Amino acid sequence: MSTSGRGLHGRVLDALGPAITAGEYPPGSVLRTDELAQRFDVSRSVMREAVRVLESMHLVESRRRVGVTVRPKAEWNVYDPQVIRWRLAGADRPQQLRSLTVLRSAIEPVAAGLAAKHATAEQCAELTECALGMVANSKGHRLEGYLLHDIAFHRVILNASGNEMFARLGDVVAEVLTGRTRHEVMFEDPDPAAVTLHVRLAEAIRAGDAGHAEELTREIAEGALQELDILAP
Amino acid sequence: MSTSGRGLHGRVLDALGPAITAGEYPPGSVLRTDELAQRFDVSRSVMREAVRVLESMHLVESRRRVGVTVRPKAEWNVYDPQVIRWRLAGADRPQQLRSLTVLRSAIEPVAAGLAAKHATAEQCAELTECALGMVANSKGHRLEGYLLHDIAFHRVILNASGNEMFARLGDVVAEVLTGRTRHEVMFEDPDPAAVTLHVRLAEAIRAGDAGHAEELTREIAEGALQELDILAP
DNA sequence: ACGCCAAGAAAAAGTCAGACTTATTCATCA
DNA sequence: TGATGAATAAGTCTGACTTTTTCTTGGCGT
Repeated sequence: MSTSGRGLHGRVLDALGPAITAGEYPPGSVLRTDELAQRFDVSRSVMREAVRVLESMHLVESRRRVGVTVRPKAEWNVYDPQVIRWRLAGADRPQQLRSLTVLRSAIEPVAAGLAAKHATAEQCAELTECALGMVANSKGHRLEGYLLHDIAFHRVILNASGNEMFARLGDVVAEVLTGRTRHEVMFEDPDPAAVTLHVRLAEAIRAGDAGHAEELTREIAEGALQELDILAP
Repeated sequence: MSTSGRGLHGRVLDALGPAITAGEYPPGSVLRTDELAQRFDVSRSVMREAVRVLESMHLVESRRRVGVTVRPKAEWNVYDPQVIRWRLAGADRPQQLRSLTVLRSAIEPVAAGLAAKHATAEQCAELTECALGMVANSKGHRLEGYLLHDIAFHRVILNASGNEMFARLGDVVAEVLTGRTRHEVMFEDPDPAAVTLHVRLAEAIRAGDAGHAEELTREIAEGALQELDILAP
């Protein structure tokens, strides 16, 4: 699933990226390309390419005669899927999960409202199918199947919104949902109320009722937020 | 203002990035590193670094024995500030402006609601100051001063929301507002109703009234969306 | 003795050129 | 049809050189 398994520079990134985002090198830390190249046992060319990528993510800044300095967290490109993945895998996973869920609570209701207006017949069918899949997997510890349909459900809505910025959040939502199921405490079956809301949401979108779709999505988001408060108050 | 004026690879990016995002090389196009290096008169090392950055933005994909292929627009990292800047400067500027405004309409109301709860006294003061600045520059074609205060106003709210993902949208909002003032038809003074809404919003946040702040921001966003519909229906 | 500015030295990134490796695709032939 | 091999373009490494920025040092005036 990791994008950057390819090539030597990818492996360096897979080591350096998580280390930086985890705060292993605090902001202001200075790294030197040559030293890093030695440490990771790669040539300077490869290391330079890796540094360039980190620089494009605003994780570091490279300056002559100084070295590669780690930038403060506030300047990172936190919407970069790679950065999100690194942070979700590291120390500030809780904070990342929280801020992403708040982001979802802002985006998804609006996206659902737009989807109600723009969704094609095919998308509506897919949506209903996903909702049914969620229902079918909602009992008896079938978390894996439930998760897959949940992800697909939200992805279809984001795509159907017709807004490219919303659509690109599909992967982020997938990461959040996966993380919640796999790493957090999630031994019990999903909340029946949430399942019902998804079914009704699919119906509202099919009916073209934007206001209702928006409201239902707000309730779903509210549930996700409360879930977070329960886990880490 | 452009981030990547630094270094040779930055200049290559400033040429290649806009070209790709503008659709000059349609998705599926194949470029070769060597050829590009010749065209831009740089060494392969430099060109490789540039390609790596484009790859990390998911604008292109580099494969052995094939070359550097342009990825479909749906896969681009459209939240990357650099990509946003390139697209705003290029051909699909209208679409980009539209989707960003819709994004704002989703994010900012929620951010304002959170800001009402979390804003510090200092942030409230700054907010009021910005609102006053907008009022002071709302008459007599003082667009430049109005714009600056408008940008600062929204940035303070996003920061005060306490959500890092929201905070990072400050630059995006700045780009949108700047773009609207400078490039679109904006000869007249700003809408008096919008100015009033900003003043009331600052007051609502200072009073800690989350619901009111959210509602007022929705009205502001609604105005921005209608403005777009008027310009390009 | 103290502070200040200019000239030079040092350090690390930036750039380049060339040789070599490796994976992938395509064409050929059994 | 399926295996073999040739072609190709990215990937990697090395070493030398350039450029920019920072630190040091020394000279000067007050």
